[in-house]
Amino acid sequence: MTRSSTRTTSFDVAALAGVSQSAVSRAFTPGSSIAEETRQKVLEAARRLNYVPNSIASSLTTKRSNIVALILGNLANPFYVHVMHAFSRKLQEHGRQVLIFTVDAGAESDDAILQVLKYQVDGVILTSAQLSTRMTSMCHDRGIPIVLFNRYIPGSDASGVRCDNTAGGRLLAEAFLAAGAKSYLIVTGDPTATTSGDRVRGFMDRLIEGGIKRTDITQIEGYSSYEGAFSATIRYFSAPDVKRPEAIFGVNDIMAMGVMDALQLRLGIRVPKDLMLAGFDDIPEGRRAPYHLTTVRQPIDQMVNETLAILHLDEPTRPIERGIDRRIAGRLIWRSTIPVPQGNG
Amino acid sequence: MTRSSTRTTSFDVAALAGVSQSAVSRAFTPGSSIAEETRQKVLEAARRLNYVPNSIASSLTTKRSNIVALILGNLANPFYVHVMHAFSRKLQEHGRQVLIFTVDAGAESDDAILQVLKYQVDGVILTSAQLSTRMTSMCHDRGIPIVLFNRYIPGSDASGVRCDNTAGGRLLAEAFLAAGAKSYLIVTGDPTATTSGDRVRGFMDRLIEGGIKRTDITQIEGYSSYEGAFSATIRYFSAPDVKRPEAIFGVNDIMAMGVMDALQLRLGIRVPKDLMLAGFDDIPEGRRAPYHLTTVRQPIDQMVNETLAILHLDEPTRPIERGIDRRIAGRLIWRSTIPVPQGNG
DNA sequence: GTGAAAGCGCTAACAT
DNA sequence: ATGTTAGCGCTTTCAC
Repeated sequence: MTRSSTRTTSFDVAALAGVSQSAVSRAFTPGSSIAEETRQKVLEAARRLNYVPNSIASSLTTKRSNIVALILGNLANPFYVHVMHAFSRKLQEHGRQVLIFTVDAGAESDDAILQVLKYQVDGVILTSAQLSTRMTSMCHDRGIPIVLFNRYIPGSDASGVRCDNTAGGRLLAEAFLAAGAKSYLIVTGDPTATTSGDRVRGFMDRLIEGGIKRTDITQIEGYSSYEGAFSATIRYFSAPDVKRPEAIFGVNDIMAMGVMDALQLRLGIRVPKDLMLAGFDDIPEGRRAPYHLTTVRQPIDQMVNETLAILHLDEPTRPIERGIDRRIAGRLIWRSTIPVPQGNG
Repeated sequence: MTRSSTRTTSFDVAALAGVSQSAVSRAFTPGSSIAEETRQKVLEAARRLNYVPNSIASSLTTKRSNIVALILGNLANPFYVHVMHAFSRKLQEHGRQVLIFTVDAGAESDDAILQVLKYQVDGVILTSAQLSTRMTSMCHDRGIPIVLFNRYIPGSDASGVRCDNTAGGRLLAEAFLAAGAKSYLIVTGDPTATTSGDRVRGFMDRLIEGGIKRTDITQIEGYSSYEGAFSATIRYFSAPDVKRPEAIFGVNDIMAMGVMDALQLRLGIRVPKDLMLAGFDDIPEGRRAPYHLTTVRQPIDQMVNETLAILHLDEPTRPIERGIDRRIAGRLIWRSTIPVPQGNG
């Protein structure tokens, strides 16, 4: 059989069922006015012909593709794998298809957006990738809502949902302060990401408020990955005259994991005995035995729900919500990498 | 602006450029016969109107959507995240869109296939998920090629690409044998997956050939995940009268990682000093400092290329290749979890 | 409740 | 090389 075997259409089904083609269409459209009896006749005929409605054709008339685009940067961070999975699950539950685009960390997602426009998707979700404001308006002009996940673009009218990264950074600073740390190292992520910057800012502000001197806080770049943080840590501690910090903040869990392994396995520094450590995200990987990371939990499910809510997939005629910046609080999770101060659970 | 703002079509562009609508279509179709001058006029007009061709409409006529469906099971295994990434990258390079479906481990992917059929995808790739033969033929009947990645269905005419899991299992058995291990524990994965079964079979066959007694080989189930293998290991070693094996085969790296952490962190058993260990896949996570797993590398890129080759995305008229079973050899990677026998690299 | 007919935005002959 | 025309498979008025 060649591939160009002619597909069976609603006309074929109509013929077999002895009804009009519109009846077939109605039989497959929930809530359309059709007698249950005819519906059954049609369904039976469809079943016998292995008929499946052509969504492409229906999208053309309805102007709704039922497809949502998910643009992903940095899959090297498991957090975004979990995010992807959460979106995929939820969207599938609602009968939506997910079109995936992976863009290299730091790269523009404009190409992806262009593709997305061609496919008339019903919405686009963008995680950890860059976006030009021109693309935002191209989407909006066409009535395609776009929401940024854990990212925001100041001055853009794209809506977004994010963890309150600044507040999360403060939470961690407080934990360290309570544990008595006096000098700090921060391993930062992608410098183009607001996520990393916000966490660092909140963290430092709170530290300074807590009486820590600016000169007792150092930053190095960990490139948002395990490997990046691992080697950055070794490099840092191998310098001839470093003074060893008392605490390290890995701006996300995967980097904190890299830091921890470098410390314990390569540098002979024990966590938290010799040095305290914290991450951010609360990925399942960080909960595992070797790490048991103290961290801030990003409430993925809630963030995913909020994102979907802003998309208003069910109310396509509703005007696009612009400029929303939904900040959701993270929660401090005490585990083993910061000694719990007395009186704390 | 409401969402129903009427989209700009090729007619609008044609009007502005002062040409016919077909000219616009041609301007956007590489290789079609159109004067460079008119092409430029059209492109300019399109640019001014922010026009983007509607792929949905073109799919309707061409019967090619340029979409490939990727059905993913078990994202808890990082191996499949890397696989997804590899497919996504390669498909994007070739201007194809990727429609993702995630199905729960062990669940049928029939629902996903049904969706796929609606969207007239150009091909479907199925990794670590179940597939009924009925769905295979539904795809084939419609001219949609489907290829199984690291999975095969005996007696089905679906084509597939997989690592030679049996041979890989043998490789690992040989490594253990060379290192002198006499008793074995196998931590298996999803029992419905041929992948796990094949590896175990090759492993055991070679062991028996090597003179190991059947009674010196035990199997426990690790559920294809870190957590599953971690707790299975603890459970096994905590039984009142276990005899401790000399070697453990984690049927994939993520399980081997779970086994290793359980051993060293919970049970006080050192690897490879007290006990040898091996995994399978060679995921980047297993190369990290805490693990440095001896394993068999699955050549992802090669497997991805073969898979795409079988799909023949560029030659839609070509008959679907059925029943292909491409087995690609894995390579043994010596690292730290099996002591390297004398004379070996 | 049902059928006829007019599109949706594009591509692909077919003319010119 | 360019324009005209007829669909692709469906949804959606509009009559009945």
